[in-house]
Amino acid sequence: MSKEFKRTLITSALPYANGPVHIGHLAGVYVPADIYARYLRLKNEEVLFIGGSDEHGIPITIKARKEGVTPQDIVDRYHGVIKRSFEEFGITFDIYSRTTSDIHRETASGFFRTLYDKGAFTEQESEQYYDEEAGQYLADRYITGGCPHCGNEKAYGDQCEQCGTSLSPTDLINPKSALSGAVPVMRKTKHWYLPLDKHEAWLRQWILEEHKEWKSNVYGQCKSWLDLGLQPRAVSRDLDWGVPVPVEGAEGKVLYVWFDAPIGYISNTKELLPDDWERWWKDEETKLVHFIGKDNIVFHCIVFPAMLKAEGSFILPENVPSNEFLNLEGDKISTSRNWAVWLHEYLEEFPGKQDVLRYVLTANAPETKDNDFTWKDFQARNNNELVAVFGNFVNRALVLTQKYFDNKVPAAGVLTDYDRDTIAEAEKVKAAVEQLLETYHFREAQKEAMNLARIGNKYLADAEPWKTAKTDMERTATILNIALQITANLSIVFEPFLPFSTVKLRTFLQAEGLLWEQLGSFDLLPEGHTLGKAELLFEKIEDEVIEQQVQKLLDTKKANEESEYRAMPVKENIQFDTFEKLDIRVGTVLECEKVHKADKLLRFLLDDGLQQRTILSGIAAYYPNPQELVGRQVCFIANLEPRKLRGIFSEGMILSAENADGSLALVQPTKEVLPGSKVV
RNA sequence: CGCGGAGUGGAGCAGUUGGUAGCUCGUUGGGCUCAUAACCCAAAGGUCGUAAGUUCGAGUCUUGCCUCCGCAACCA
Repeated sequence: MSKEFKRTLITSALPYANGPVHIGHLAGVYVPADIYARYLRLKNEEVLFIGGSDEHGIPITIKARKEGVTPQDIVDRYHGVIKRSFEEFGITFDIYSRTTSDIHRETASGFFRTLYDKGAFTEQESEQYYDEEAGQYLADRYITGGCPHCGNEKAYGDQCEQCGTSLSPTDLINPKSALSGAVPVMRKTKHWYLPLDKHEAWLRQWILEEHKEWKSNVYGQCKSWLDLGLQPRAVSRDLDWGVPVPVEGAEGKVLYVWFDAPIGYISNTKELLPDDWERWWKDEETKLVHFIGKDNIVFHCIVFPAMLKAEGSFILPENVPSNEFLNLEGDKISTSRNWAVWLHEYLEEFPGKQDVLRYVLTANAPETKDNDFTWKDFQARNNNELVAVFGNFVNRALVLTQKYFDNKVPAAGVLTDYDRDTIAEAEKVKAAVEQLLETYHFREAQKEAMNLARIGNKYLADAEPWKTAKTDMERTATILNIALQITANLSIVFEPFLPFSTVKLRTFLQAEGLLWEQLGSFDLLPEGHTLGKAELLFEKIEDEVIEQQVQKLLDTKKANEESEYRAMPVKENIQFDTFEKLDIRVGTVLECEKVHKADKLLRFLLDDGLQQRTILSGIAAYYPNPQELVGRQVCFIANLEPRKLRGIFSEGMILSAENADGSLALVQPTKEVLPGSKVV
């Protein structure tokens, strides 16, 4: 556990190149990984930080098909956007490459071949749907058909998006190929499997016994998998987009992306250091750390290590710090729903404010559970913490120095006990931040760094140099010397977290080349040293800016929903007498309440002109105060066979209109009519 | 009863091996005026989701239940 390492290899999950990067990716993976990398570099340790785009896999082919372009077009576009935005945001990858590079294809292919030759795979034949018109096997997502549960006609082979149940393609009623519309046929196909079950014993020992220090979410997830028993996993797929399986008789088959992608870490290292990469991957003195999000835990803790072990010459990760997810304004971040703050847009709309986002994402990082990003919190943390505590302290120290000492660092004279106490407090920060960073507690580490600015503010408030300046310039000089040394310390301790601001701060101080080891020193700025021109380190963010962002979010969401919305195609014509069979009526709501223990259901009691009837309707989410519906009139189907839901008989169906976002609105007559009136 | 994570003052979070519940923001009162109405001090505010158990003692261990999130189904 407390092995001595000579160098650290940091990898961060490869973002999938079917969309730009958003704040969830940043908070979960890239910001903490970058903090860690910067910290180690600042300590002059040997470190490599690897990133890259994951560019293979079915979702990319689906997106390409949808847009009528090639998969290569898609990945070129997003790889470019992602790479640029990372650079501008200050994520300091030593290399940011991609899994469509030649070197990756060779590496992944070679890796597969090595395992194949060692007999590390098993082969299995299985039956899969095949589209004879398109001439290819169909991924689950490419098959549509009827959902056996809710009757939705457009369920996918992996999931019905209407009722949410998970499906297997063979569950679908009347399956159709999404490519050609043809009826797919079952055809045999052969695939290679990584027999994880054979690796279970050593994985169990390695994780459960030797890595008890892993975060609880990571450890727990792994334990769960191991306890359930590992299954062989297919490492190939029938697809034309990816790294071809390098084996005879494997035409039309590519490496499954989960096999392909982590090898990207290796190939990108190779690309960067063609002659020296093995030192980073095959030497026991290298500390390998994977930064990932929680959805990737099993791949990085179980599957990839199994691959590395099977290959034989690679080291295993020392830790896999994984974060939970970040939500946005109370809702899950979603690329397809456009519910996200996109990095490339943030950079445009908040120029020069990279550090604000870095700070907020770290302060609110989902380290132990899912957290929520809100623009209001973003503003508050900027204004109350970065501006008021950090920026303000720096400004106070610099302005006072300008005012009393002509912008030159004054000499420290005799120290009082209080001075010594303050210095001692400040010195403690280094060890505290180090301890936290080395155990991947980035949120706490940043808070501890901020504590140094708080120490500074308190020191100024207590020492009151503006008062001593009236009577005792020597004392004033000492106070400001200490205050300035604290600002110099701040420029070190915040460098991993706020790289842009610390550069700025050092130009204010005219101090370059400070190292982590100097943190805690009080002779960073020599006496008589002339300071640079002081500006504001952080600026307040006004309410309007925040409101704009919130509005933008709401607008894009709405626009997205509306553009996505297509009125359903009209169903087949029916005869008038078929319509006549339906008995639609108007009823007046007598009672309306939520059904106990059912999220979606409301129980209505209607006056239907003849008697009272109970109808259940799944619209609870859209009518949070069901009481308000009492007295309103609704339309309902009166002669629908009663059906028991949640133990209650529902005698009919209340009519609602479904909006683009899936929300439901009750249909009611525009004028009040007598209960029981027919709808014709 | 598929599995994992989480549920701590108004909000967001810490709480390492069980020993009087902390931090940031917000609120209220006071102080200061060098500073981006920023800073400093103080106070109020929590039966640590719930029920039971182990223990001299539990937020921390055990069990049941409730709620939220995720995984299995490649969105970090």
